[in-house]
Amino acid sequence: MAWTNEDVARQFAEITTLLKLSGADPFRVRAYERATGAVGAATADLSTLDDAALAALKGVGASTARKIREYLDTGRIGMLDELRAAVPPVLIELTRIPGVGPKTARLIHDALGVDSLEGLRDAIAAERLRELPGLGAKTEANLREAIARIGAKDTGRVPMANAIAIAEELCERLARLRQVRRVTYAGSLRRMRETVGDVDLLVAADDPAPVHAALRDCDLVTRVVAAGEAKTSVLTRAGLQADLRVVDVDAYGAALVYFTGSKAHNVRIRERAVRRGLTLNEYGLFDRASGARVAGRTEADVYGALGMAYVPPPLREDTGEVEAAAAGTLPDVVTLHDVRGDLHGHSDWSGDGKATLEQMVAGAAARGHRYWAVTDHAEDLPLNGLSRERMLERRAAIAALQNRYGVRILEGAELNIGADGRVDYDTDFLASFDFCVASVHTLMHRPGVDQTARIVAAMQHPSVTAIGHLTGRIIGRREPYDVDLDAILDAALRTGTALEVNASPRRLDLSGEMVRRAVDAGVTLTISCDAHSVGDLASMRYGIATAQRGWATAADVLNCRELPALLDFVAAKRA
DNA sequence: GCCGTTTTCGGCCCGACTGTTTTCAGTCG
Repeated sequence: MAWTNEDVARQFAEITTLLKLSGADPFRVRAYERATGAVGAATADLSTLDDAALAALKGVGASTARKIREYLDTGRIGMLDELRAAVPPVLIELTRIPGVGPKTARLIHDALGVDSLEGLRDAIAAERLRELPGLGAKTEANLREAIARIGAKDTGRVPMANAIAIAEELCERLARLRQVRRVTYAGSLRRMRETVGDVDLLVAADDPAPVHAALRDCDLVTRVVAAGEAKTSVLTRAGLQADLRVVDVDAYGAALVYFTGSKAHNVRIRERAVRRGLTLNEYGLFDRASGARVAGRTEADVYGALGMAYVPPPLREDTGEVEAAAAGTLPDVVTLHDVRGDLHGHSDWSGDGKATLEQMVAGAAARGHRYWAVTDHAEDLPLNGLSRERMLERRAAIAALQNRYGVRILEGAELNIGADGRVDYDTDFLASFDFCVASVHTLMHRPGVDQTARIVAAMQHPSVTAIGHLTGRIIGRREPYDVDLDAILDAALRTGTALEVNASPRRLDLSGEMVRRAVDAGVTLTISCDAHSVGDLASMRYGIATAQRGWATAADVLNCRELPALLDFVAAKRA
């Protein structure tokens, strides 16, 4: 039922972690790291592949293929069991402390007999760490603070939506400095991962010192973690770490590539540089022989000089984009510019909408949309849903507004998928809507088999044109429900139903990984804001980035089509 | 452990910062 690839990837991630802790050859560790990524990124179900096909995956060789097979056959990997037995579990806990890596963790454990976080705290209090080679009083103090911070609040990854506000505020502050020529955020935030661990800021400036000083002194900053000539790390009020790099404007593009990552992507393109007699770092792309800078001012220059197509940031995850960009086969992924409308949004006709229909329509028009579907909640949703009578009243309100803003208002509804897959109203009434999206709003904890069955049943309905927020997840707060994506994709193709990429930064549902599988399967997508306020209409960029992470092109996206083609899609399903 | 527009063996990305050291190891990204 579950997607086994993630399961397998988890096993290899654990092997990688344990290998690191057991002091294995770093290159071997890297090989496992890469294999973990390859397994996680595979779009075909591993359990359907034979040994040769497994080993054909980039980063997977004979040895890894054997271990995958072993896991699929027996549910275990002997090597992992051995590693678990050999590596004390406390080492994993210790390396979660910033500043403690494998070597230090191993040293503390072996020399002092520390077997828990509390044990480390005691050892620090007894000033025993300073007895160890390479450690001193300063390290003790740093670790004491780091442990306190871990205990104080969760310092883990935060939803992208929370981080982007801080990042944009910090960028704005830095942009005000007269020395600053360019400023942006980079890192996983620029790649639009759904959660981020820190904020990476990049500045091009003639004189770096005042820029670093400005960040250190910024009132959003609570603590300076590291301060050098090229790099500053601080802790912000929100508890999120921010790293600043300042470079010369001629290195800005190379620094942006480096600082945007991902790490795995960077490793791949640096390897490519080496093979071409070049070396790539954050200061530029250099000829190894002459030392001359070949590129560096823009990202496009850097990729161009590496003989590759430009790779949009959301694709930089080492999931095949480097090879594709080199071969010229990277898809032309969808952009904000391709969007013609938005197919999921609410007004205050339904209880949870925060703006009037007219305000929402004006907002959609201001974004240049040709059409906007007002999909207020339907009658089966307690509190917020509209009865048939209210829907008819709303129909009149829509008609009155229809020609006022130059955007075609599509009369829509967000239907509720019932326990058995049935949706609101009756078939005839549903046929009178322009566009309906159907979503699960109740019974979210049902087993995957049932969840999948009810969604597939809803897809059979002729007026259900799209399925909204398929997994129901709220990033960092609510786990996705267990659905069989392969079965859903199959039903989507069979019934001519689209799957929504919900652009709300709290949802991003489908995820980028699921988008990629949907695109591979040939399923049509929608990218919609699920806006409940005028401001929410700006979320489209998050949905676009998520679709890009799944390698979707404009051709895959229903609301990148002009209105007649969109209406054809709706009609085709109803026929 | 993986991999090959010089290779089926011998390589494997690159640099900043800190704390401990007198030239570098560990950590991080």
